[in-house]
This record gives sequence, C-alpha cells and structure tokens, in this order.
Amino acid sequence: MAVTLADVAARAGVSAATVSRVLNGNYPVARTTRSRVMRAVEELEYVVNGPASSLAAARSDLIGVLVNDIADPFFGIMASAIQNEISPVTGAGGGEGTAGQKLAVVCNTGGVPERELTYLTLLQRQRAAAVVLTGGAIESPAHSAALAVRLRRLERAGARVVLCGRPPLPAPETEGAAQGAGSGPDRSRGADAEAGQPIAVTFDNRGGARTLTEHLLSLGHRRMGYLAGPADRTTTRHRLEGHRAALAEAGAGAGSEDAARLILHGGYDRASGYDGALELLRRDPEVTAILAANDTAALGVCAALRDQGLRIPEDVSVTGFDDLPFAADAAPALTTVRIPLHDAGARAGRLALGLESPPAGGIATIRSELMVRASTAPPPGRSRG
Amino acid sequence: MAVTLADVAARAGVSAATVSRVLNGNYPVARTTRSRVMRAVEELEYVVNGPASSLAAARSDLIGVLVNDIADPFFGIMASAIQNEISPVTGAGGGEGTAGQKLAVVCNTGGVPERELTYLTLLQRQRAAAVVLTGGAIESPAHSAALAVRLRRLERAGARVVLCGRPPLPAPETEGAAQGAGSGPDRSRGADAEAGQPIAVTFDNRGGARTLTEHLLSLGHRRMGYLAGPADRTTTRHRLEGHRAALAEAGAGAGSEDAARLILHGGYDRASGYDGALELLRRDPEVTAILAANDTAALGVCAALRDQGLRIPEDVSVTGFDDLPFAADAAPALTTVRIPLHDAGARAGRLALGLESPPAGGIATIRSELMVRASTAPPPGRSRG
DNA sequence: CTGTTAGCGCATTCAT
DNA sequence: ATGAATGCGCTAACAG
Repeated sequence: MAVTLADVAARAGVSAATVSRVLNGNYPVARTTRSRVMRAVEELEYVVNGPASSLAAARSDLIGVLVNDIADPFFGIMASAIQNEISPVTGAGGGEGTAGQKLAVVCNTGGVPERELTYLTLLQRQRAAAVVLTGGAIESPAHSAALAVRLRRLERAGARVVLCGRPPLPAPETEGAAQGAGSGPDRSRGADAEAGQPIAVTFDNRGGARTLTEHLLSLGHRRMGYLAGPADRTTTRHRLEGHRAALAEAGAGAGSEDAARLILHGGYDRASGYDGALELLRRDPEVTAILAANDTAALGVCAALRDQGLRIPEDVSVTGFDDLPFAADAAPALTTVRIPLHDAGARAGRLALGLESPPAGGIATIRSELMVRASTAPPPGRSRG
Repeated sequence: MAVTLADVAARAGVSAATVSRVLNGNYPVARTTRSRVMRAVEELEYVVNGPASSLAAARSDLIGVLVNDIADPFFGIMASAIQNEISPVTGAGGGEGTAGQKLAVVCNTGGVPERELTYLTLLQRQRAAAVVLTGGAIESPAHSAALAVRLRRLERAGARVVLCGRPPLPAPETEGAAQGAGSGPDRSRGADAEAGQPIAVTFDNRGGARTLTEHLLSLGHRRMGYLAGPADRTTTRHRLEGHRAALAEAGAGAGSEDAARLILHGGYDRASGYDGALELLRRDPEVTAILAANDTAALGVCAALRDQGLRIPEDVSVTGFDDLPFAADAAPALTTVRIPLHDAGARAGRLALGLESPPAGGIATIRSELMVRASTAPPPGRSRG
C-alpha cells in the first residue's frame, strides 16, 4: 500500500536497519550512506509509519494536553505555550527535521468529567509520552478516584504526568489493587520506580483573590458581591477561600453575615457574569463592588450594570481574574489579577518533556499579581457612615 | 511490560482473537464469552495498545485539527465544535465505551508555514484517519505547493482532508511527479480513486466585508480606514476584495483614490488594531470610520481612539469581523459580521468523519450575517458637503 | 560502520 | 462462534 522502510532500503542498496538509523539519527552512519538513504527517502516520498515505529520502540511521540474549554483563551494561552515548548518551530523545511519530533495534541474535555477520563484512556492507549492536565480540576470524590486510577496507570506505563493550574490529587484513602493474578505472568516493574511524586505547576488562586478583596476593602468597599465559578472546581474553591480570608481578616463587622448571601456560584462564562450581577443587585441593591469569577464573567457583569444604568466604577466597582489580553482593553479597563499563563504553560511543557526538573516536592507555584485599572474606585458617597 | 491481549485471553480462557473481536465489537461473539472477556479486561485493567492496533489494522483513530492560533477564540470555537462532533460525550463511564472512539487532536501551527507542514507530516506518520485545516491559508506559492504535496499524500494514504474556513488549494500548474523508479515496486493504487475532489467549508468573507462596507457607506461614511490582516492570507484577501467591491460600486467619487492610502496590513491581534488606528489617524485625521481586520483588532482600534480622545461612534465608527462572543459586550457593542464558526466547525467535523456527504462540488459556503450594533453611526456633521 | 535476526501487540485470514 | 497461524512495518540487540 504505502512505501515502507524496506522499499527505501532496497532503493538505497542498504539494509532496513541502516535506514532506520539514518532516520532516527541516534546511531553513527557513514556520511555517504546517509545521503544515499536520504535521497531514496525523498525520491520515494517515504513517511515513517508511526504506529509500527511506536510498537517496535514501545513508546510514542505523542504528548496530550487536556483543557477544559478550548474556546476560552485562558486555556488557549496555556495550550499555546505548552505546544510551543514541545514543538518549537524548526528551521527546516518541515519534511525531514521531523525525526524525534514530539506531537503535542490538545484535547478538549469541555469540563465534562467523563470526557477527561475518556481522553486519558485514549492517550494511554496511544502510549503517550506525557500528559499535561490544565486548569481547575473537578472535585467530586468519584471523579477524583477515577482520575487517580487513570493517572496512576499512565505513570506506570512510563508517561510523565504534569498538572498545570490545578493542585495534585488528594491521596486516596484505601488502595484495593485489583491484581489477584492466578496464572498471570510475573512482569517486572519498569525502570523509574519513583512515580509517587506528582509534578504540578499551580497558580496562587487563593492569594490572588485575597489581594483583590483587600484592594476593594482598602478602597472602602464593605458590600461586595462575589461571583464564584462552578462549585466543584478547585480553582473556584481556592479563589473563594482567598476572598473569605481577606474578609475575615478585615473583621466580622465588614459584613460577614451578608457575605454568604452575596456569594453566587455560576460558570466562567460571560452569561454567568451577566445573570449573576443582576441577581446580586436584586439581593442587595446597595452592593458597591462585584468580584467576578474571571475576566470573561467580569465582562458580563459590566454589561449587566450598564444595562441597569449603573456606572463603573462610580456606582459599582468590578474586578476580573486572570488578566486575559482583553481585560486591559475593556471599557473601563478591568482591575484583575494577572496569572502568567504563558509562563506556566511553558514550564509545564518543559516538565512534560523532562527538559526541566521539577522543584523539590514537585510543585511549583506561580505567583499572581494584582493589576489595578479603571474598573475599581472608592464606593459612592454612602448615605450613612 | 504492560498487560497485553494475550494476558486477557489467558485469564478469560479464550484465544486472543476472541478478545480482539469482543473489544472491537465488529464480530459476533457469544454473550457469555463476551462478559467473561470484559471481566478479565477490567480485572487486568487492560488498555489496548494503540500503535499495535493501528499497525495491524493499517489505520488509526487519530484525527488532526490544525489551527493558526489556538489562543484566539476564532479558532477555539471552531476546534471545539469539530471536536464535539468527533468525540461526543459518551454516557459511559469513559473506560469501556472507548472502542472505535476517534481521538481528535488539535495542533497549533501559530500561522507558521513550516509548522503547518511539520504537523501534516507528523499526522501522516501517525496514519491519521482525517485532517481538518482551519482558518485562512498562507498564499505563498511555495507554501501552497508544499502543502498540496502533503495533502495529496495524506489523501493517497486514505485520510480524509477537510478545509474549514479556507478555500481549496489552487490547482498546481505542472505536476513533476518524482517517480523515476528504476527497480521500484509497482504499488497498486488504493481503493478510493476519487481523491481529486477537495472537501471544504468556506466562509463568505468577501460578501461579509462587502456588506459591512455598504452599511458604512449607507450611513454616509466616505473616508474609511481599512485594517487588513496579514497580507498573505486568503481570509485577508477575500475580505479586502469585498471591501473594494463595495467601494467601487459606490462610485469612484466615494474616495477611491484615498482608499489605497487608507488600507493597512497588519495582524489579527489587538496590538495591530491599536497601532493601525493610530497610523490611520495620522494619514487622515478626518477618517470617520475604521474597519478592523476582526473583532480582536477592533478592540485595539477602540482603545486607540479612546486614547486619542475620540468618541465611538460619534466621532469615528468602528467595525469588527467574526462576531466573537465578546463583540456584543464591548463598549460600545461592536457592529460586525457574524460567521457561524460553531456550525462551520460541526459540519467540518462531520465531513471529516464521513458522517455527512459533501455538497456537489465539495465546497459548502457558510453564510455570514451583518450585526449592526452601537459602534457605527453616521459620520459627524461634516465641515462641508 | 553495517547487515541479520527477532520480536513488539494486535487484526485478520482460514479453518473448525 | 471460536481458535490457530500469519504478518503489519519497524527497532533493537547481536554479530560481523
């Protein structure tokens, strides 16, 4: 059907092994032989058979990148950075420099737990060299357990697993290994036995939310609405914890009894921001600031406020999270917390390739930074003190 | 090293062939045998070896999706739609329903021609079942030729090639087939000989830009700045053609001599919009409308205008293109052209899977729609008539 | 430096 | 409905 190694070997007048060596460039081959082979490769338009190669070598050059929502730039930026690290632009024509190239592929889970699991299985089936899971993790115990199983298998199979933007999985309680082999073969454990160490690049979501809330508090805000993301995501929980911590530290008088009433769970999308803002306004028309789950939701909040005839920040202050590119362009420019998504992704990519060794403990935390812009200001003159 | 088919077979007390048949579900197997096998699979935590499977079956379940910029929602939305079509959410637990599942993987070319070629080679090497190329194509003849070669090979290898958001490649002039085989093997041409027909879902960029320009003309604008995207992209060229057509139709008096001076090439990013607007203002301070390359660039244009103390749309009207989600949320809401990216992607996905047969001629053109919002208005009272 | 020899794990004939 | 045999195309020892 297609041109094979043997065809190339025949044409070049060498053995298949030699062709393989030339192509993989991991073994000394005479200059003249090499060029003869390359010529045959080009004349025949030979393209390596990946599956055959992966089978024989017992490894593949596939690296999976899981994202929750590929249409969201938050993930797009990370994915882009990861992929850049893994498949840098080759100066070559693209045809030959392909040897040993890793193929970074991004898989969109849509935030659906089942799909996350499915993709992991599919990637394991492909004998992926590494897997990077990005963004907040679902916190359901059932899913965590299922996820842990997949990741453990992946690691056992020699794949490097890197978390980017999510914390390591909580250690499972009991481990009922299903290995009651009767006549089963006694396979030997592979080389790297130190698979217990999780590798992760995490974000300081807690600190970011805390700083954001403190900023608002220092401006004088006391009635703040908080639009949290989906209830079962690590990202959501951490940010909320940071918010609450700042509130608590400012003293109970700061409205802690109201606080619970002014915290709404929703999505990370624009519509959730819009609807959430409206609901917040309904619950407390006197709210002077709204912290959105992220920049995208913040845009929705702004739209809702405008539609209600409220000015930003004169009447209500608004904050986002992430500092996506458009945050600075919004009108007014959004006060938000910058997460260096690109850097985080790049680092995760390097960790996945094994180009960089993980920090002690395996977990690198990326600092976040408060970006004060035009969407926050002191609350309007209060009708009382 | 890992659990193999044979292990499962041994444990279930059947032959490897039977296990294979159960797993692929494409052959009758007795109920009891099937369940016995499935139990063994679960007990052993068996995961199919993809490469081995692909090698034996001479096909893989990988589907590649190439995008120019994964951090751009324009591509994110399409990729998401494509992937949804290809890997729908399985109701199953994610472990077993994996049989026959296609693995849709998105590859980020970054708009770099070499990377596009590299990815295609990598995908061919993986024996991808299909490849979807999204977004505008680079128009350099050299690249087109190289691309054509890759795509032809891919198709010859049985992969379905679908274009989404870009026109079919121009037919190459001469085809100097490098097949001077001397002792070469005489391979038989595979089954599907009708590979000449390109399959594409294209956007009506020309019509969209034309409508947009007509909208502005009808409002009374005569001095319009046009920020085109990168010079060598099909998308850019088509939109520009539409713009010029509308201008031409409105009559030369509409300022056709100025037109050339007020057309600037740049990128599809926010910075290009910002810088472009400034440059446009420098070339003609009297410009009353700016058509940005896309919504993202339009945001940059708006920022630049604001920074110059100009009001939108009172002083200058601004338009985008694509109608990405944030366009409606911008302040003011952006007048733009809606391209149903999601629908287009979904269709491309189905075409790639062969679930839907391409229209006669192979090319489906997606209609675009003018979305008039708040960023356009009649030009300010002119100092003259 | 290069050729020879064995599989890698699975899908698929062909028998039964 | 199931089993036995064969080979997919390549890499990796091992020789030389």
